[in-house]
Amino acid sequence: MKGGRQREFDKELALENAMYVFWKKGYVGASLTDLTTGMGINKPSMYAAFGNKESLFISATDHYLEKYAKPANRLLHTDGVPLKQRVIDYLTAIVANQCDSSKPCGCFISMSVTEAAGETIPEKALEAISTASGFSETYLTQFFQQEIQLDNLSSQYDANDLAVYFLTLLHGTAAQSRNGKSAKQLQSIINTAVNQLSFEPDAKTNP
Amino acid sequence: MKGGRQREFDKELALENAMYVFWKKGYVGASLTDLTTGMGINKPSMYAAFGNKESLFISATDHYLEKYAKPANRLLHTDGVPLKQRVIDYLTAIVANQCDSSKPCGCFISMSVTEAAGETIPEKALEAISTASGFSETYLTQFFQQEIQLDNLSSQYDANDLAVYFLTLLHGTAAQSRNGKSAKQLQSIINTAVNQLSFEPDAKTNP
DNA sequence: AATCAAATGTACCGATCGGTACATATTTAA
DNA sequence: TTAAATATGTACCGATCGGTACATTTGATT
Repeated sequence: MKGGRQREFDKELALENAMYVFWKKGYVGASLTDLTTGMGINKPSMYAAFGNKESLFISATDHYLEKYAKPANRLLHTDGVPLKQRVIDYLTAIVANQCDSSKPCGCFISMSVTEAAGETIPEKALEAISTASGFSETYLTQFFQQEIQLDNLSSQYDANDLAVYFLTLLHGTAAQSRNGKSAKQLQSIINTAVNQLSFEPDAKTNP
Repeated sequence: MKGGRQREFDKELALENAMYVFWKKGYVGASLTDLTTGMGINKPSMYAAFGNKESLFISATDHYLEKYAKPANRLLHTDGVPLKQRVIDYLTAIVANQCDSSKPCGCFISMSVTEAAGETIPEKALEAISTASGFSETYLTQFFQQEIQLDNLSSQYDANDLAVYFLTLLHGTAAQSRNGKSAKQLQSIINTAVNQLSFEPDAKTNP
């Protein structure tokens, strides 16, 4: 085991708290004082553990992806549940997360993407945002492709168009969550959007 | 006429340029150097003409509302055009504006609303954002109420729900615009969302 | 022409920004 | 027990933040 005084704080928990600060205030809006206060440590401890503000942000982005973005994907694959319902469950879970009052409103990634277009964020942090944003689109696109192949969805649909459509809706609910809209109100929007779409397979060509 | 040296810059144009800087970088991300450089003036001139950063932002918000938000509303009232097409025209014009390469991507108000939830913006600027954000929702809600009364839209719809639905979609396209999506891609999302909705009046009760 | 009001440019203010030097405290390895 | 290694807290760094004092320039009013 390596020598030296051992860390007095939980690194994972500190990262989680840093993520909350970035989530709420954005990259530029989150000062080191905000961050270290939220993390419950002081600056030298933060720099020793995470490098600097930019690399802390990158770690926080990864943490968000693993802890909040990826787990929702599971709901797309529940056995025995029709495609339409799985999509509703997926979107509903994400909106519930966007409105969870124990956490900042909205979506960390949506927030970061919006800020990233302003050229106020350093390069490697931009890359992390781009990767995180691309992940959901890639995943959803592949998911819909599979569903088309499984004949759960008409091949008239373009899988990527569908993915971008739902992600756009989720960017919208994220913004509306920060705008003060309730989970209930946003859920009904999700239902409206999904219910109007026809989630039917192609008509069988057998006579 | 009042005495003294006269202003060497166009105040309206300077405000417009300040608006672009806030639009691109957000309130926190836009430094006074960014702003005055974009406006083509120096700091004392800005302070003399607009007060301070906060009041400049409030003026920029008002300017955006008058120049970009309100004009789109006109498309909701084109004579002789069916409701559904008017809504498509309205949404299409806004998305085109969000993707106009001669201006910052996305929507000034959506951007500001997202930032406002982070407690990094002073109070009166928050009020301006809230007012601007509320304006579109109020306007759209009243518009759909009128259309229901004119029997262009089923009274099964709740006017405010419909307004929030479309504004959520527009918040989403604004975010996706900043995420690099093309106008073409976002237009097709708009079409998808609108075409699936039934814009029909109530069935006549006459036999 | 003289006077005064307003705009401009420079040069600066205190506060905060991200980041770090350094002394001290704590731990393991030798 | 001692030495090397790591963590912590204080106190600070230069740069930038929003904002302004002040001297100068300009132009309308008298």
